[in-house]
Amino acid sequence: MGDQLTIACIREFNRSYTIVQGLLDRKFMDTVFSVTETRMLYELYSLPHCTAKLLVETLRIDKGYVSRILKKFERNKLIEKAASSQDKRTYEIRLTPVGGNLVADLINNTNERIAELIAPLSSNEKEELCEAMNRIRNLLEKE
Amino acid sequence: MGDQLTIACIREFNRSYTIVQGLLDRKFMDTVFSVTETRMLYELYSLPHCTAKLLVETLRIDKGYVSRILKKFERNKLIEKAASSQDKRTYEIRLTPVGGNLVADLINNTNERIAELIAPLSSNEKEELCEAMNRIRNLLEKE
DNA sequence: AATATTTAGTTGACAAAAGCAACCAATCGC
DNA sequence: GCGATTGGTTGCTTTTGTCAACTAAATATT
Repeated sequence: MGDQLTIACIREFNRSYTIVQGLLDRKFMDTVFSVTETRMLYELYSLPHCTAKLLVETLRIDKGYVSRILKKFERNKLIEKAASSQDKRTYEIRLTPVGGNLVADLINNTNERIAELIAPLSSNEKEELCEAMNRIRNLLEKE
Repeated sequence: MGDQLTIACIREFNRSYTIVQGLLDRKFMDTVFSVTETRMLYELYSLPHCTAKLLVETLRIDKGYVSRILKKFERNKLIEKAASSQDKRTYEIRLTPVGGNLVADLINNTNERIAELIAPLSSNEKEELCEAMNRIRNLLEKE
C-alpha cells in the first residue's frame, strides 16, 4: 500500500480519535486538577516507588513545575515524601490512601465513559475493536 | 467479549497512542504557535468560509480568546477578515496566501513525521494499519 | 583526600495560555 | 419599535508553564 494513502488514513484517524479522547478526558476538566496534574497522579499511581526525577523524565515537564505541583499535592495530603536512605537529595513519593482513592476515582470515571462509548457494540464488535487496537499498537511499536 | 477486558484494552491503546500523537505533534512545539493556535489554523484551512463563531463552537474555546488570537493572526498577515454582507456583526475569515502556505507547511511537517513512523512497515502492514484504523472509526462513530 | 562536576530538587521572577465578565453593535422575535 | 439575543471585542484575572539561579548531596577527577 502507498505511503500517501496511509498517511491520509492516519491523519483521518488522528482527527477522529482526538474527538474520542476529548470525550473521555472531559471529566478531568470538571475536577480541580489540570491535565498535567492528572497525568502526574496517574504516574504516581502506577509507579509505586516514584521520584520527582522520574516524573520529569517520563512526562517531560519542567522540574520546577513538578516540584511545585508535588508541594501542592503534599499540602492536600494526596502524597507523602519518604526520605530515601540511598540518596539524600531524593525522596520517594507515595500516594496517601486519600490520594490513592482519588486516582482510583479518576480511573473509574474514565472507565465509565469508556463503557458508555462501547455500550452500542455487540460482543463481537468489542472483540474486533480490541483486535484492531492491539494490531495498531503492534505495528507502531516496532520503532 | 466482556466490557472489563475491552475497557482495559482501550485504556492501554489510549496510553500508547498518546505517545504516538506526542511524536507527531512535537514539531508544533518548535513553531511559534500554541496547540490552540494550530488547531485554529487547521480549522481555517479546512473551512473556507469560517467565522469566529464557528471556531468557538467547533473547538470549544472562549470567544474572547479566539478574538485575540485572530487579531494576532491578522497582525501577522495570516488571515484576512472580509465583512459579511448578510450579518454586519460577523465577518468571514480567510487564510491569506502566506497563511495558507504556512498551514500547508505544518501539514507537510506532520506528514513527514507520519512517514517516518510507518517507514518500517511493509506494504501489507500499512494496509493492515489502515484497515484497523478504519475499523475503529466505524465502530466508535456509531454514536 | 581535595577539588571539580554533575545531579535532584527548590525557589523567584516571569511569560504564555486561558477564562470571566462587562460591554458594543447588529439582528431577531414579537 | 423595542426588548432579548447574538457575534465579537476588551480589560482584568487566574492558571499554567518556562527559565535561570541556587542549595545540597553524590560522583568523578586528579
